[in-house]
Amino acid sequence: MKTHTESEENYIKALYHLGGGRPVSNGDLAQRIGAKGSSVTQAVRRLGQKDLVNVVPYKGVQLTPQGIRLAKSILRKHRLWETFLVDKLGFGWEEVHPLAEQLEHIQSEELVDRLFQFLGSPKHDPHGDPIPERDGQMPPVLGQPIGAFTAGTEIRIVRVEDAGSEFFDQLDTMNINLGNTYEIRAISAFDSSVELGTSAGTFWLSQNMCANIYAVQS
Amino acid sequence: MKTHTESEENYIKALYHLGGGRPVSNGDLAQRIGAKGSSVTQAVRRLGQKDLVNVVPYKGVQLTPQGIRLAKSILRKHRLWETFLVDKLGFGWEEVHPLAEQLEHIQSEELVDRLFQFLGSPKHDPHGDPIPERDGQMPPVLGQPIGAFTAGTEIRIVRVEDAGSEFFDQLDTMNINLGNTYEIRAISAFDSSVELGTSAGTFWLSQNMCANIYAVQS
DNA sequence: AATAAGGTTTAGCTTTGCCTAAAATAAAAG
DNA sequence: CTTTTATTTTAGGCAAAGCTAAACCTTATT
Repeated sequence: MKTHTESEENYIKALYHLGGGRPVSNGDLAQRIGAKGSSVTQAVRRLGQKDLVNVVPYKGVQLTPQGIRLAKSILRKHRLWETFLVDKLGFGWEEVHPLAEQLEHIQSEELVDRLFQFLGSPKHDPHGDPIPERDGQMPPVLGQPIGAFTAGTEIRIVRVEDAGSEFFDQLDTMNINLGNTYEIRAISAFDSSVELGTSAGTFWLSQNMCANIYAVQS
Repeated sequence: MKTHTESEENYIKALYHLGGGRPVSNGDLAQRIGAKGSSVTQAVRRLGQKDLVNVVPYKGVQLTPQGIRLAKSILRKHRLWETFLVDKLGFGWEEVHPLAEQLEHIQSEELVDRLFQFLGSPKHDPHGDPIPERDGQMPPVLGQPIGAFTAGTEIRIVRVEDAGSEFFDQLDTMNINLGNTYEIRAISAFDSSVELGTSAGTFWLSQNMCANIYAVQS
């Protein structure tokens, strides 16, 4: 496997995030990367020459199987490093994303393998997201949005989406953590907000909060 | 503290390695970096504008106090990562240098501090080299070349210089490891080679080998 | 079907960082 | 004290990545 620049890897990552294997528009990609459309046009052309994407001008860009493989390997590194930062170094789950964004570009198969072992062969990262396996297989995506349960259910939170630091702050103040169990007290018929029973009391979670919190029955 | 490119950091590191605080010639720097002289001229000019070095055309380049501070912080990161790779991930000491070379560019004070703690606040890395403290202070440089001892002395190896993979291979085949004790059996008056007694037998170490192995009496 | 609007690409410029070849300077040798 | 040699710097290119502004497709609206 050849070596790629950080910029290239960032484009691949964004493409995977936005489309998986499906085509992505120039605009969406530009937005995600934080660059102008013209820069994106150039960038994807370079990626095309390396057979990581297929480009149809004015139509969209699409990862090739090779590109998908690369995307997964980057995602694997990202999530393993996040796990390291939280489990071993004691970072809060809300702080690790930008750090993992740097660490994911370190090139060494061997390092990834050893890190994986050192962390106890984890299947999911500290946010509950699946860590791609060495061969590209994906562990199951855990849970469903907590709004999907019925009142009275005991649930265990297994995944939260990265929806920015304010979201994480909110979780912290409500004492909501991965792995904990809570009771769904009620679900508003009006705005789909959820009343959650915790050890520290009960909270109403807005629809917006709920959409980013995933749980399983327990 | 501003943020610097990897290239810049590499120049700073090389400058520190070659001269510490003293001036370094364009040629030496070029050799160390692995670039042409003309590239170096440009690069150091950029560093000069950031007040990391003082440049006197045709004379040499010299780190400023700011530059030295930066160099030490990079060295600190490098050696902490090497310690991590060896102590926690089980890499061999000979494999870690190129990896640490990548990891040393990760930007985060917090990460460095936590890593330091996680590793047990080490003073020296797996090669026995001192790890600069947070404030720039340097732990002692350990040992003296084994040729400096007299025959009959019991010594403990405390440091080896990074003299390439063949050197490390040689150490491995002779079963020589950091922390072990050996006996100096004899020192040749002719070529300063050293006869070392180990559990696995005795070896003659060439002058070249000896110059890279440091020990203390024990 | 013609046109206006929105998104995409081209053209041309900037910076970093490296290169080669030529000019300039410093150091060493005669 | 001049000349040769070795080192260093300038000059001019190239590729990656970004930008702005202008030109160009698509699509949606009339």
